[in-house]
Amino acid sequence: MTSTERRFSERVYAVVARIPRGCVATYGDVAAEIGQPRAARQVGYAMHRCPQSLPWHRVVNARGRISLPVDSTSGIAQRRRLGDEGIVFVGGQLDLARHRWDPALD
DNA sequence: ACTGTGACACAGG
DNA sequence: CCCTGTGCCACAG
Repeated sequence: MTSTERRFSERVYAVVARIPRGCVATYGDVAAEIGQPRAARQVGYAMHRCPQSLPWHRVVNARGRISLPVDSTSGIAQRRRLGDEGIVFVGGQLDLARHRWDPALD
């Protein structure tokens, strides 16, 4: 493994790239998937600089809400992208129990 | 080397 | 529901 691949952010991006269409993962899920269950906050930091090529919109917070200002350009884009994948928001939040990605299944 | 900064999470009040 | 405090830790300057 190269030093670049060891970088926390790179590992975050590698996990995000695996989230299937129509599914979501929480910041904590991503952190746990790279072996650092307490680095959820850091995943958020990494997402701030996430490559556009990745399905960044599939990462939401532990309450199934979008962690971006709802009226921000990216916030609106995230909700629209998720909607395009069949994920419905009720009361500003999605159903995590139904859409949460299970890493063990891929 | 040290410090400030968060797209977080969770427990309280 | 809302808000606050605390723990957390990679990253940038």
